[in-house]
Amino acid sequence: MMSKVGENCSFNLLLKRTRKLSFFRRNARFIARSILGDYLVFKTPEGILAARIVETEAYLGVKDDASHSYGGKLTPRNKVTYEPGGCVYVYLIYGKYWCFNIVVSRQGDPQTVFIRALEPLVGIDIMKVNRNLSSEKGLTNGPCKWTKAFGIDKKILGKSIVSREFFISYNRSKGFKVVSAKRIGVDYANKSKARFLRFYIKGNAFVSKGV
DNA sequence: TGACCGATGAAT
DNA sequence: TTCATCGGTCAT
Repeated sequence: MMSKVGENCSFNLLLKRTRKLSFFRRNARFIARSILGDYLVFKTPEGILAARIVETEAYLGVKDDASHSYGGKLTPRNKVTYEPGGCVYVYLIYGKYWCFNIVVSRQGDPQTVFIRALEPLVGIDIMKVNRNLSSEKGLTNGPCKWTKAFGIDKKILGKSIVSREFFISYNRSKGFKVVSAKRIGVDYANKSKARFLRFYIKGNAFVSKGV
């Protein structure tokens, strides 16, 4: 459990430093940058999983043509994104992969933060089983790789990110640089595809390989 | 009810 | 760079 988290970051400390609901009521760009370096923690039946958030994207909602809620679009799939910040938006892509987002901002403002990549820290053997991989290479360095490693699917759609089962803990020592870049896979979004709304930890080996 | 499609991943 | 992919979504 302690292996990679480090001596000053026990599970009890992770619990103490949980990001609170009020934190997620701010805008997507701010949250996407702020949670880099933080720990994402899941308690699963198989054991505890924890990983460092190393790559995120901000989706700005109704005014962002890359967003599922562009122009106020509201469907059964995305309706949870209109809830107050702090719940989870999970959706299926390509008929087989699950994408994990955190709903942020206030009720009626459907901004989201997409978590693209993690650096695995705790429960790595469980993640390998979930991915059917024998090595740590490529285990969590992509949006649908890490969700599979964590066993994430529609079960947690709409659940709170501040809960007993899963939460985010802040990392007090952020000794890294943040790189801003264009978002991946949103070339259809003529208005906002060029905006720098993707963020990652400079030099981190677990950032996704896409561009 | 069914045509359509993608905030990907893996192979090349 | 290309391509398989397929369940779910949503307009009808």
